[in-house]
Order: sequence, then C-alpha cells, then structure tokens
Amino acid sequence: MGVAPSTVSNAYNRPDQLSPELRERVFEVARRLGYAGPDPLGRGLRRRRAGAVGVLYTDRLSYAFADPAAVMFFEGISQATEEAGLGLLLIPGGSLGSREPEAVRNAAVDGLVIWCMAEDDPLLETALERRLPAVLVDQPPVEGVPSVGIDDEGAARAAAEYLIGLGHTRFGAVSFELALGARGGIADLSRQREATFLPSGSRLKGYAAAIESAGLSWADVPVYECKENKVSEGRVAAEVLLSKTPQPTALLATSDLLAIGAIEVARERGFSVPGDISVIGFDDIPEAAQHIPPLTTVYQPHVEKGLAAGRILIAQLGGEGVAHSEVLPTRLVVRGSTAEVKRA
Amino acid sequence: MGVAPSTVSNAYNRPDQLSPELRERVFEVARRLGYAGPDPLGRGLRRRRAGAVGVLYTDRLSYAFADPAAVMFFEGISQATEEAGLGLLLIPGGSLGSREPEAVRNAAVDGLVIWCMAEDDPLLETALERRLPAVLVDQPPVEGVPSVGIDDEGAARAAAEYLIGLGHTRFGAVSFELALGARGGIADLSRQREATFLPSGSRLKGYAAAIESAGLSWADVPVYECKENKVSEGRVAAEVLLSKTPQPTALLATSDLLAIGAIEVARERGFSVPGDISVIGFDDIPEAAQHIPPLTTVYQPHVEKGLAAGRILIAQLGGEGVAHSEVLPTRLVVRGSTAEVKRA
DNA sequence: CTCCTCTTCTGAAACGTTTCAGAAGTGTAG
DNA sequence: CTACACTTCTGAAACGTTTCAGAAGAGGAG
Repeated sequence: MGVAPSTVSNAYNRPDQLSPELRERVFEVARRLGYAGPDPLGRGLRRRRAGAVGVLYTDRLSYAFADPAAVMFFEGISQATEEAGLGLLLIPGGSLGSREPEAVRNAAVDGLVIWCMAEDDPLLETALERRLPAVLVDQPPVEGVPSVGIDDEGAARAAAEYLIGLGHTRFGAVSFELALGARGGIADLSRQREATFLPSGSRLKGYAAAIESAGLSWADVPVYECKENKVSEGRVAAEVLLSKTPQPTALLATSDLLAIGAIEVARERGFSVPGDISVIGFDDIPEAAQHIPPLTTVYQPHVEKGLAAGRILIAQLGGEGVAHSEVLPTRLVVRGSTAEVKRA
Repeated sequence: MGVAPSTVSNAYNRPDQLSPELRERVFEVARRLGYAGPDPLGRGLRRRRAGAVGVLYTDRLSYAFADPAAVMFFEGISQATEEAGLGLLLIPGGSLGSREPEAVRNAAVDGLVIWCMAEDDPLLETALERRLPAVLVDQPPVEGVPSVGIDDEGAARAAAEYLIGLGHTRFGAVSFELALGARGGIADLSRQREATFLPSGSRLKGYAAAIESAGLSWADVPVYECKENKVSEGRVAAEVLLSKTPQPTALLATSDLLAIGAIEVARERGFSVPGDISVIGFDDIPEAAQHIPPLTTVYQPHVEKGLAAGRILIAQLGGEGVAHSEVLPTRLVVRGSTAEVKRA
C-alpha cells in the first residue's frame, strides 16, 4: 500500500494528522483490499480497553429474558451503556448447568455488572479476581465494590405488616432460590439462615420480622423454596402450601411471577382471591397490574436500577474514583389480590 | 516470576504440557501478583477470535427491551450463544439518534446477527463490510449472507383474507416504520412503495394483495405509519384512522403493540371491539392472549427465530461452509378482537 | 543563507497473548 | 555407550493496532 501502518492508523483515528488526499487514498486502497478499518482486538489490546461492559447473571441468560424484571433491568443497563457508546456483553452462564469460569475470564470487557449472584458462587470470586471496575446489584456488599439495590428487608416487612393489618394470622411463604442448587421444597429455618441469595434471604427476613413483632411465630410459617423464578414454580409451591393445616389465609411471595402461579392454583382449587386467600407479590412487573386480580406487590424501579448500575460502572471507567453505592426506593402497591381476612 | 511466558500460557490452556507442580506454582505466583489469567484481548488477537457474537438492531437497544417480540428474539439468540459458550454483544445504536458506524466497526465479535435494519441503512453496509460471518433476520436478502425470517407477506395476506371473510370492506392499516426516519402520519402509495423495512413493507403488501383480490381498492385504505412500535403510537394511529370517512370497520396492524393501542382508543371512543370494530395484530406476543379482548393476530416463533439465527451464525463460525437460510412458519390465531361486520 | 516553525509522514516499541520448533533433561532398550 | 523416545520447558515470531519521538521537506522571517 506504500504507506506506513501508523499512517493508516492516523487516517482512521486522527484525520488532522495527514493530508486529506492521502487519507482518501488510504481509504480507497482499503476498500479495494477489503479492509474494514482497524481490528477491534488489536486496537483494544493496544489501547487497553475493550469498549464494552459485561453483565454477569446467576442464571442462564436465556432464562433472564423470560423474566420481566430482568428484562427491565437490562433495559436500564443498556440505556447507560448506549449513552456512553459502549457495547453490552452478556456473559454466558455455564452451558450445561455447570458454571464455567472460562467465560467470565474470557470476557473482553472494561467493567462488570454483577447481578444477583449467590454470595458463595465461585463465579463471583472469579469475576472479582479480574479486578475490573465492577458494580454489584442485589447482592451482599463486597469491600471496595459499589453496590446498587433496594431495601429488600424493609420492603418485605412493610408488605407483611400490611397483611397483618388486614387481620391475617396464618401465612405461607413462596420464595425463589435461597442458595445455589435450590432443591425445591419446604425450607426450614436452618435452610433459610443459609440463604446466599440476598433478595430471597432479605425478603424472608423482612416477612419474618413483621410476623414476629405481631406476636406470631415465624417458625410456624411454612416456606416453600422454588427452583426457579417462574410461574410454574409458584404453582408447585401453592399446591404444597395450601395443603398444610392450618391452611394459610395469606401467601407471601418473593416475586410477582411466583405470586401469579400461586393465585392460579388457589383459584383452581376453588378459593377466591382475595376473598378466601390473599396473595402478595414482589417486583411490580408490568403484568402485575394487568393480572386478574391485579396484584398487590412491592414496586421497585427496575429500569432505574439498571441505569444506576450502568452509570456507576461507567463513572468508574472514566477513572472518577469514588464509587458510591445506591439504595433505590420501593413502595407497597395495594391492588386487588389482598383483602381482609374472612371472619371464621 | 522466573518462568517463560509460554509456560504461563500452557499453565492456563494446556495443563498436559507441564508438570502439575510447576502449574501450581504458576497459579500461586499469579494469585500473589493479582494476575487473573490471560487477558481476553491479547488472547483474542493472537487466536483471531473474540469469543462473542454481536447483534445489530435498527433501533436503540434500550427500546428493544421494551418490545416483547424483541425480547423473545434475544432469548433465542442468547440460548444459541450460550450453547456454544459464546458471549452476546449488544452493539449500541447511535447514542443520540445519529447512527454512529464506529460502534459497529469497533465491536469485538466473531460474527453478526443483523436484525431488522432498513435496506438502505448505512450501518448495514458498514456491518457487511466487515466481512464477518453474518446472518440477516427479517430483512431483504443479501447475496452470500444467510437469512432467517418468516413469510410476512403471506401471513399478512391470510390475516386480511380472514377479515374479508367476516364481511369487512372498509379497512384502515396501522404500520410501524416503513423507512428510516419515519415521519408519523398517513403513508400514501408512493411512500408505501419506498418501504425499506422488510416487515412493514411486506406485511402491507400482503394486506394489499388480499384486499385487491377481493375486488376492493387498496388505494382507498388509509395507512398510518407510526414512528415507533409502541402502544402509544398505535393510539395516535387509531385516532386518525377512526376519524376518516367512511369509517373503517376493521383495522389491520403490523404488530400487536400497535393493535393494542388502537383497541384502547376505539373503546375510549365508545366503540365495541370486536362488535363495532375488528382489530387484528401481528406477532402474537404473550400479552396478546392476556389482553381484553384477546387479540386475533399472526403467530410467529420469535424465540425459535433467534435460536435459528444464532445457530446458523455459529455454524458459519465453525467453518461449516454452506450458510443456509430459513423461513419459519406462521399461523393465524383467531381470538376475540375480530368479528363479523355489523349489518348496517 | 540561517534559523525557526509547520505540516506531513515514518519507524520502532509496546500492548498480552499463543504457537511451534526445538533445547535440555531423563529414562529405556539395545 | 549409543540411540531413541518421552517429558518438560523455553525463545522467537506473530497477531493488528496505537503512540510518540522525530525525520523530511516546505515556507517564512530575519
């Protein structure tokens, strides 16, 4: 091509460093040779940045897209990365359930959003070992890494207190995974204490706190741990919980998806919701308001959470040192899936 | 560290090439030095692969997450990439509406899923110039690049024929973007002919074909072109179309989101849907079945579309030459938003 | 003509790997 | 003791850029 590599580089990156004619000539030759501009990997290596941030999620990515709350969270992150002109790399979970650390190590990113991973997930350590700028979301804090999240415990407590105020005394709880490798089934107190997923652990703690301070016994409340956060699991949980004696009059779910499944089963069994049984959710996904009956649930700002996480991460990339954490507000949204307990 | 770089490399990538003790020692030193394993960029450069595939979308990414059809499509792609242990890089659209080619050129990926871009979008050319393995989805075919899609025209035609069979003769159409920079407003025939977005163009063509072959005049059917694929735009379209004389008794939408918006407005104006006005959608997003009334619409397999696109792309990566295209099946799903035309 | 400044371009080094041929050492068979 | 085969490790080159100091030449001021 008869020109130094550095000149080609300048043609693409610093037009002011060479004459317009030569620049045009370089492009012309590039076109003829089928050269599409600097290779991203070579450039990334030299410049020491990848031009993308990664997001690490506890489950398989493809599951995340089936969870409306996750999708909104992604929407927020992508908004932040788009603002900054960065790519968003979705890091694959283990291809066959096995958590491959390879993918985490191999992700060409400048920073990491680590979302909702179990405290003891080996992948979490792998991720932190990379010493990239990172931000934790809905997870226990780690020294030196900013966190974004909500007050899970407080919000759950408020939700349970609301039901107590309606006169309910017999509860059942539907939780998603408490720790890696959820078995699916009733989780006793010790299993609850082992919870390594922050949201499930904290929300149960909130429910427990409300119930104990009402003079009731949390130990008597059956907690069903689902294997995944999906409607079908909520159904399974309700099957079990509604067969208990004494039968609960109120079900506390840790997500709307689970709550929806529970309501389905309750109705199929001939109960009126909220007439006979009240069900409360968590997340306030868009479907919650559309649902019949509309779900009483805890609103949390999913999109904003993603946006905040993205922005905090990006600020770190810019080298603006102080990584601040953020706790976003929640709000109990009373709709139609809860009512005063029926007088016996 | 007292050991050759190649040995470190072997420690991480080829355990069989060195003694277990040395390998352990390497890791030990790595830990102490805070070395987290081979740098993805260096490795990528040398190995000539990035370990990720990119997805390029016509809109801003953050919009995509708000569209259930898009989300399902992503779900499919991510399933495919996850199977292959690859990352999924979401390439940012122009940060401020302006389509920056930088991001496309700068994406460190081994292949590209190019989804639903206008035929004349400069970014499309930029993407193809990279000469990476690619697959086009819901787009006009390009020589040498495999395509994945559905028979938009045939499916739309079937949908319109169904309405004609119900006795409707006065139609209105609600379309999303026909070409880059949609203005929002009635699109005349010449604008329709200019359509560069395959799905909108083909679906309208299908509607037109059905109507013409029923002996009606497509030229008399007002077509409202929305700026974006969202409920609020469907509302605007319906406001306009329902004010036309003669008033349409059936609205043909090119997406469910638009159909839902149209139904809202029709009802607010005191019409019964489907009593007075029939509305048909396209996509069969999950919300379509939940909606009141449930939407009559064209089902297409969104997740499978993403899965197919991903797999075809990944097959090309593996060097398996022949890139085959795929046309996925669709199906008219009759629900409650359509009915026989009211006898005057 | 000399000195200085500008513009335009170049050369070499560096970014962090992997690859591959081969060096060094250790056994084993003949 | 030689020949050969392993095993274990190393050195150099290459991957495709960008950066930075500076060479070469042109033009202007003194």
